Amino acid sequence: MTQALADLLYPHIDTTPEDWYRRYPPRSLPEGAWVTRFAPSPTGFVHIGGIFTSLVARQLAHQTGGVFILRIEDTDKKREKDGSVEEIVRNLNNFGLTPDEGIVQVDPEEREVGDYAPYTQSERIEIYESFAKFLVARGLAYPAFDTEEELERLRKIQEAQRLKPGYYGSFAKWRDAALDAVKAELDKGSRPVLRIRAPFPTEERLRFTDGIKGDLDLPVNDQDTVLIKSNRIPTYHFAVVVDDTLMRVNLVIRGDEWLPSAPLHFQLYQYFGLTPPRFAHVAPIAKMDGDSKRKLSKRKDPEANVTYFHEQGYPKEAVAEYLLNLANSAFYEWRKANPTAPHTAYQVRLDNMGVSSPLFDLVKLNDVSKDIIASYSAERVYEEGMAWARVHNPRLAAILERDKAYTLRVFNVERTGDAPRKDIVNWSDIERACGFFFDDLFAESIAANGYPMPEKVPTEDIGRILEAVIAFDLARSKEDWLATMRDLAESLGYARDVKTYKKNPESFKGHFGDVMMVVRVALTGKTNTPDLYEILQTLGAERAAERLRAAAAQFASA
RNA sequence: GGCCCUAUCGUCUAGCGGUCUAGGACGUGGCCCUUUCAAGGCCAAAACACGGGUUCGAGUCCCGUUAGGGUCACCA
Repeated sequence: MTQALADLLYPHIDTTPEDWYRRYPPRSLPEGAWVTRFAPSPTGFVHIGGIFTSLVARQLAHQTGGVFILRIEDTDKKREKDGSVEEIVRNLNNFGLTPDEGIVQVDPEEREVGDYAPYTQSERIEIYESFAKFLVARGLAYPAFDTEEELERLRKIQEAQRLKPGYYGSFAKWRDAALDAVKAELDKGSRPVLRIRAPFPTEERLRFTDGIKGDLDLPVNDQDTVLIKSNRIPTYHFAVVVDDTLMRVNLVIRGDEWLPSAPLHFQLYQYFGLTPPRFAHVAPIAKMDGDSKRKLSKRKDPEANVTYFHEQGYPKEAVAEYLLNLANSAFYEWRKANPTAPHTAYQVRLDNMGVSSPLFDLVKLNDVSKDIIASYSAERVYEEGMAWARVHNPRLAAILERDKAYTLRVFNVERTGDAPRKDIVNWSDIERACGFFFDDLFAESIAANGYPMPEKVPTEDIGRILEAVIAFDLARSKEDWLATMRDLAESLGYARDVKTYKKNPESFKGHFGDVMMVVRVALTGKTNTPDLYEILQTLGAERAAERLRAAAAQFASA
């Protein structure tokens, strides 16, 4: 009877799961190797959570000698967007998460790699139907012809009677339909969905240990969930079990929104007589929305989309290290102990991952990013900064490119030595941090904001201070310059140093720092900048003098 | 509403019955250093949701309350 139904539904299928198990044999990998995957659907948007789970999944695979796969779950044709797959691949590559297997490249020539192909679900229909036929033949799945309206009506009834919604037990109209009834519908041209035959009622529990959440105790699935839609495309639940099995994935790392459907997945493994893989359900990254916490939303939160980080110009290491920090707080300790090791050398531990949603913290990301950029050479800052600026700030790119040697000198200011300056947050921050070195940007800033001179320094002092700097020969040493400036400060009635000033604040107009601030503002238009002597050297005598004169003129006339 | 998960400084967390007068990081404040801004050093404020148990002893185990979160589609 059930075999007849199977043949009726899938007359064209003559393969069995066994055939596919042979076609996709177990992998020969070292003991304890994890085979993991990222399996997004191509909806035109890569969520930061996807990068987070991929990072963990890839790291875990690599540190055990396993494989990280990218599989495309395009089972919802309605939501699919053109170019999404390329977008996913590109983003993965951008964050250094290139898969070992599956869809690995945008280039169509070398797009797909691996012996477990195809890696796109819409190309695997025959496989799913073999597995479907297997279930039908054993009475573990059945066709159902309910229309959308009928299902809607069912929902209403259940709601009114305060019953659990769904297709189950006596509500499952097609559960035990006669073969003739199925045939009749088929002859009418109706296309059925395939539903799993779940036990109902059942008090049974499913117990398993999640890699992150620990011991779990869930009710066994009693819903006759749709396995294959009427358009012959499987639902996620069915496809994921079949694919993970055939691709020999042994560690499923996914968002914890899947936890409630895990019992259905376990049920499928059981129906196929398979040992389920290990699961690890990751809590989603959240943010505060008013008083409540919620998952980062693609509609409301720009930072939910990974392209945001790219557009802002965060180096990929910065995002990766921030996420690694979120995954394992011990990463910080490791980083301190191994300041120069690549983050990929860190051994991620699943059982150290948090079980509840962490809040996304941009301030912390910025801190991580500043550290990372501070560790780069001027050349690297130039290259990566230029790569970003060419796309996102062409005007800045043109300015930086105009005199590469000069730009490199700019990026090298306070970059050498034990404590490199940490002032660039990301590539889009270059303009704010270093813009004043470039005449166009400097002129703009002065035009817009003027000179934010310290108020305690009178105008007549400003002229004298600036003249002294113009007169100073830049070939002389930093010590000479500081000594000269100190003498000047003193002669104008300012304390030689902060200490002297603090001892006797009333007897000075201010201290050396205030005098230097005048120079800083004249030279840069800003109150916070790197070392002044280095700035003078970088700008060069001519350009520096020009700026100092312009400022002096401004305050002389005032 | 049913089911499930979670609950330590503002944030990320360490903690797996005594070593917790609860540790670290980011952030915040102060001091030192300093030509400025960073960095760095030192210091400070800052948390075990609540109520019951169990125990000689509970942040750690159990129960409840409360509060968050997730999920209940022919979407993933």
